[in-house]
Amino acid sequence: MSDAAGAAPAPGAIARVVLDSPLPRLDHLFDYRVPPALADEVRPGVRVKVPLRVAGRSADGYVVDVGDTSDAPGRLSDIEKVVSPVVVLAPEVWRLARAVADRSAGVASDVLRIAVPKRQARVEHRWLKDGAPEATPVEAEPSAASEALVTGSRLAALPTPRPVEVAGTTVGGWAAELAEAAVGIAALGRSAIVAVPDRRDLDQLALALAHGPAAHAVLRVDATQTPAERERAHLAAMTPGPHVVIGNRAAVYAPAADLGAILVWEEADPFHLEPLAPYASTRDVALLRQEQSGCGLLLLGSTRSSTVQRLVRVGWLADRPAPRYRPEVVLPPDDVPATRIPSATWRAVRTALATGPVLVQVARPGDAARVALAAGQAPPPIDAGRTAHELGRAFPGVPVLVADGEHVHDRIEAGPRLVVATRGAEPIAPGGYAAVLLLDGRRMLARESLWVEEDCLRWWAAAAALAAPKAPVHLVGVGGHVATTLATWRLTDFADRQLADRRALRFPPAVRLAAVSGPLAAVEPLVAELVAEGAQEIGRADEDGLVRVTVRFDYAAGSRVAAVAKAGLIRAGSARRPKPPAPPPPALRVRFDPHEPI
DNA sequence: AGCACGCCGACT
DNA sequence: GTCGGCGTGCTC
Repeated sequence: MSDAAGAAPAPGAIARVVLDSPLPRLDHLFDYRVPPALADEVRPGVRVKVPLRVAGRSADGYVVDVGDTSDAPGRLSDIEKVVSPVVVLAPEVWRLARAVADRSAGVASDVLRIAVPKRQARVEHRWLKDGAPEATPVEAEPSAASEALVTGSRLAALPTPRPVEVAGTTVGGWAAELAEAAVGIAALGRSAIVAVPDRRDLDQLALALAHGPAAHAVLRVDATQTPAERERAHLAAMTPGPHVVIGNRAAVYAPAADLGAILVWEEADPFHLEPLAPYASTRDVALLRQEQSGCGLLLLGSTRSSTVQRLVRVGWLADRPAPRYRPEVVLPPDDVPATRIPSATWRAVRTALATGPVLVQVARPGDAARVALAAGQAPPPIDAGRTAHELGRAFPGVPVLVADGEHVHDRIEAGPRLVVATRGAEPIAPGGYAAVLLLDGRRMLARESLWVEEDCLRWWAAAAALAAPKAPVHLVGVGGHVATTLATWRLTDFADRQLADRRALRFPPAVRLAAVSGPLAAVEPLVAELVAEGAQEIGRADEDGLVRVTVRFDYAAGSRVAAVAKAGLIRAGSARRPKPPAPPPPALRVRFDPHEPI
């Protein structure tokens, strides 16, 4: 059936389709005719197969809109088939993917690959047969915080930095707070998304929700699930809620029905950085989604990052007053060399070990093993770090538990022991640790990174939050303003100071960065165009023909800079290609907001 | 990815 | 004139 010029097409006869292709030049909507036989199943959100005539093949895609007319030049092809009538791409998620891609000169289908799980035919068949599960209301008294969130408040907040008891087990204060907020949002009939950095944090949050009134409403989405479980949760999220969707960074894209608020724990944690193009962090996606949907947003963190503080200072986020409670931090005395453990710290560890576990935070996995070895748990090491070695030797007979990437411990039993953990792997102790020893601060601060000071403060603060009330937290070998901040717990003052420094230097988060890399002949003209939009070149690296130029620009110029970069990438996509025997030239690439400059 | 088209040099 | 190589641009 052909639609001759002038003939009125049947209503809903044209479908707009986003193609599943990483090519920037295919990153727009394509119009296709809907054959009458497929008219019942073609709806926004379904997966389809469509012809791409030039290549003489078909492409996968999603219908994002259905209409009566097309502005496309030439005549339209027919949709080849509907892969499945199950709606998997919610309109809200499509809009979000588009915005996330646009912010960083990326391709929307790259975002969709993160946001929509792979199809599981068996799951979808079962879904069609069984229908959506029954929605059950959540019976609870919503807190004032939840009430504010569902009306669209945007908040930056610090949690109570100590472990709390929830249903007979111990979780971080942050997990209890996020669980309470999510329960309240669900009790108001709205869905909540809670995104946390890693699997351990997710388990803690799940535990905090498991015995509460929203336990039946929890949908977990994370990488440890099978593809079938992931798709089931994805489909369930779209049914009438309320749902509490919990997960890692991809959860921020969940198609949660009637979304009331997005809650993000520890937005500055590197696990929130997406390693796939266009590399959007949980925080940036959450900010875009909040803006599009008007839902609430809560960014809860052990510390205040300069990035979030900037949003507070420009008035985008409200700053919720910090809880009065703070850990008992002991700084090293000035007269003790930084390489030695002060005698007061020795005494504190000895005293604490009489009553409960002591957490020792170290920088690297090897250091944890060294403490254990020195404590006589195994033959002595050859190159034991000095302080670590000393520590282990000082408490012979005390059980030592190592917690690092290889030895994963979510929580430990009560009772005296030394728990030596690399930063980020610290187990929860029931009731909290009797003392916390932050051993490797100097080495952590020596790392070269734009974010070292913020990272160290966050790692220390997170470990300090595992201490029991009144338990001492000893920072070894570090002075200066980061140490002082830990002791005074003036976390927002620290963030203000960081931000002021970055404003003076014109570095992130005061400005945004983009890195353009590829052959000089492609990079040079694009950089010139970005500069014309107000960007400024701040660094250039050149390794045999491949250059990488870093530019900075103001947030206000962001959308223009990204649009120009995208146009450049489209042009470069059709640049000269040598015949197969010749090696392909390095492609032109633009990466927005690289975590580290240059 | 792979195909069409058009610009330009070389030949009848 | 016109054949054809190859670089460019397009794919609803």
